[in-house]
Amino acid sequence: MLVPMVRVNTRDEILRVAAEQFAHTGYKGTSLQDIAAEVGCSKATLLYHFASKDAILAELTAPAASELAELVAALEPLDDDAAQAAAIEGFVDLVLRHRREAALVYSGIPKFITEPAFAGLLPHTEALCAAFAGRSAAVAACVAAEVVLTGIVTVVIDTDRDAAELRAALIGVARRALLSPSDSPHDKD
Amino acid sequence: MLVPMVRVNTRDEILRVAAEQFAHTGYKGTSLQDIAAEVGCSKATLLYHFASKDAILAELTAPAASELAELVAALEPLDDDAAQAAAIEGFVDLVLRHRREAALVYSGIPKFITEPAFAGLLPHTEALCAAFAGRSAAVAACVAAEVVLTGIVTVVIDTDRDAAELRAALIGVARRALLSPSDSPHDKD
DNA sequence: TCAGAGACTGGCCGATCGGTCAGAAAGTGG
DNA sequence: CCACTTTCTGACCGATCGGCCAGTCTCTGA
Repeated sequence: MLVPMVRVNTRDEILRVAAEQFAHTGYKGTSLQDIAAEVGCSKATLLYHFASKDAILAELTAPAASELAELVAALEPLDDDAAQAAAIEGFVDLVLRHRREAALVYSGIPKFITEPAFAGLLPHTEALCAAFAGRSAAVAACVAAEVVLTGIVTVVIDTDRDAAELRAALIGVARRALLSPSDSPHDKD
Repeated sequence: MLVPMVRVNTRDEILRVAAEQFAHTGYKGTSLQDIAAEVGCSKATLLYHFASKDAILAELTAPAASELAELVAALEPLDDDAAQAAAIEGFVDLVLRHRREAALVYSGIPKFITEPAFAGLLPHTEALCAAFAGRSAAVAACVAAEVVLTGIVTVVIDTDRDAAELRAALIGVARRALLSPSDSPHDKD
């Protein structure tokens, strides 16, 4: 046989394990030692394949980041309503494709998103948030957009629900949440 | 003067600074050194006032945790609709009272909530989530509840919006998001 | 056969982590 | 004045962190 059978590709395996560990224990909470142990190699091997721990994170989040950039670009020419609808479906699908990586970016730590690995990502999330808000600057619309955006990302990470079912539920809640506040239900009190 | 003027209460100051740092950089991302430097005392002083770093976290989150327990208890006797309404308002107010601490609990790391400092907190968040979902076990309802719960907590942490305005916006988006999926808007595609 | 390349590792580095401890400094009551 | 408590600190601890490096494998092509 031409390919070693015990491990097809150490580099990919490192990425896979790192994605799991980062998502579960956090970036700072995961050590290279932890990843190496799970992969079944030495810590030095990690740093042979990757320049640094940060480099692992960067490569891990790169695909999701570029897909986000594409989504935002595709949204731009659309009118407000169409952009909102496309943003909801596009983002839900994107997040479901990259559950762990997406959750990593929004790990609840404001500082985190400003790290070098995520440089240039912030404008895209802001554009997406604006699309969610129907490009309104109203506080209610912006807050709703932020709740939906962060809520979706946080939820998908450790749920074991079926993807199709999850997708439908996420799109549903996003549509409802992002309805114009004037269409809001029983606005008593 | 009877009280030293440069610092009223070192212990309280430590808690205040720790709350800021934890919320901004994360629990694991904040060292005792960092906190001590900001407070203006030595690291040993932190550990004179608190048994450990975990103890700081525990004391920091204790008030919010007990208030959550009270809220959940108050919800229990209510019928489904009333419980949902009360849960929304009660939780939004609770989170606004404890912005940084609440965000700390939901720091995006699944592992985190299982830490000793938060022992016994999980059942309460689950009960609250159930109330959000109108005590329905349907996937759509549960997912919506989770999105709202985590979204709210994540949003409040680093926004500088006015509390009253934020409160109205959060309650609004929560009500909309938690509408029964059957009342959902334009369910095309 | 052997030189070279790629994959990998043990051992080590300085830095920093949370935490301990003996003791200094500053008040307080007798 | 002294004994005592409270508050605080510098020095230090073992462990672990991310990262580095010399060297060891295995495979491959000339």
